[in-house]
Amino acid sequence: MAGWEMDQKQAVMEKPQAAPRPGGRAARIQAAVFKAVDELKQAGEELTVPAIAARAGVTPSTIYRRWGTLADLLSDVAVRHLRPDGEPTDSGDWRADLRLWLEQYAEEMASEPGRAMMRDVLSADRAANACTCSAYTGQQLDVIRQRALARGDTPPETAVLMDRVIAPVIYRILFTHEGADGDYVAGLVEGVLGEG
Amino acid sequence: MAGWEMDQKQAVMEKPQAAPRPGGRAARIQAAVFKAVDELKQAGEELTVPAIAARAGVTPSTIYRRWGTLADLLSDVAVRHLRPDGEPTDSGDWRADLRLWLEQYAEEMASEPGRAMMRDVLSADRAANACTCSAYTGQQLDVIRQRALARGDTPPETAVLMDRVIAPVIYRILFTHEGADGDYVAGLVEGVLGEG
DNA sequence: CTCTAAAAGCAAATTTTTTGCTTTAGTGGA
DNA sequence: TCCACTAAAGCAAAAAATTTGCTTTTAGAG
Repeated sequence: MAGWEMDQKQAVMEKPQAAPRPGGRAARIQAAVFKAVDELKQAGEELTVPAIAARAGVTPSTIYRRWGTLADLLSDVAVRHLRPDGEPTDSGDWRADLRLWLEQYAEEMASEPGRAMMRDVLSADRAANACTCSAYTGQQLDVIRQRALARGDTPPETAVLMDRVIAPVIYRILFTHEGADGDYVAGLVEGVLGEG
Repeated sequence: MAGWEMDQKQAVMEKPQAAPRPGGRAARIQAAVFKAVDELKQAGEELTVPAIAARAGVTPSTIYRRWGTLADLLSDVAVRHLRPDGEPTDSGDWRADLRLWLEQYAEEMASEPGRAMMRDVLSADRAANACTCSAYTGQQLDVIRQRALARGDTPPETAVLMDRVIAPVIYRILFTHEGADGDYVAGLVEGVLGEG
């Protein structure tokens, strides 16, 4: 069965928008713009380049020159939020950890903000951001998997988890009006854990 | 295991952009605009509302008033093309039919036009179009399934096919740089056909 | 400390989008 | 068939957005 190559070095660690001189002005402006986007979203304001620029204390042309389009900017903002903030919890029982992590993942992605972020990531011309997202996911699953392996256990391949759980969950969220509720996810998880 | 509700009457048959008075002016204009989009895409021209309007011999405000945004228009155009043009071939061997149909489906969706159409469908605010897409897919699978059932055979549930084949294929196409090649699809198909 | 290259600011030009009002086309009733 | 009536299209002006040429600032290298 075909699988996934995670290609961590390449896809995972690259910054959404390569920051040439980190720590300098470029980074400050990027941060200001990203923050502006978040704040405007939060406030429910219209998300336009001029509005974002004003909020960030920056000239619109700066944004246009750096990101090209609003879609690309929003895509970069989305991946930032999609980046996992820590490792999955380690209870000693990898099956429990896996179930828990997947439940939380599904819930987050199915939420309105989650859906919006996915749409933002996919709407950009640049495919790299979408790849980064799935790499993040694979990375997290790998952490749980490695723990299991370290204990001599045989968890399912990451590729299998992507195909059998992640993909169906995301597909449902993106393409149907039924969410990916707890029962659905649990069913998928049992499907893979049942075999090996 | 949780499944899919196809909900055919609701999701499948609804027009992408409800045409109030079919056959009238509204329909003609819609057709002209859709054709204009296709032609401009074909010609590799910039896809802007004014350009589309000009090509369609229509005023831009007509498009803005009817579709709101370019994304919504492109979304409608995309679903139109995603609508299946016929039933899956019937060779008498439903497994072969299924394999063939899935291969073709994967290939079409993985192609650059296919990817673009999916992005267009998903980029619109309106979630209905994405639902329509997956409903189309479920419908086609159901056709193959019904034939098998009619012969007293026991094909996998449509829901299972969606979860185990369609979802992984689409996820891969949308979120990774590896395509969904023939081997990958074949592997997925064997996965479901192997069990029942 | 100066020099350089990259990126930001600014402002004008261009293009796209919105909007108020007028005109036209299709529908239903006399 | 003719006459209203309604929904949608056309038109044009206004508003908003994006692009672009040029100037200024900034961080980093020598």
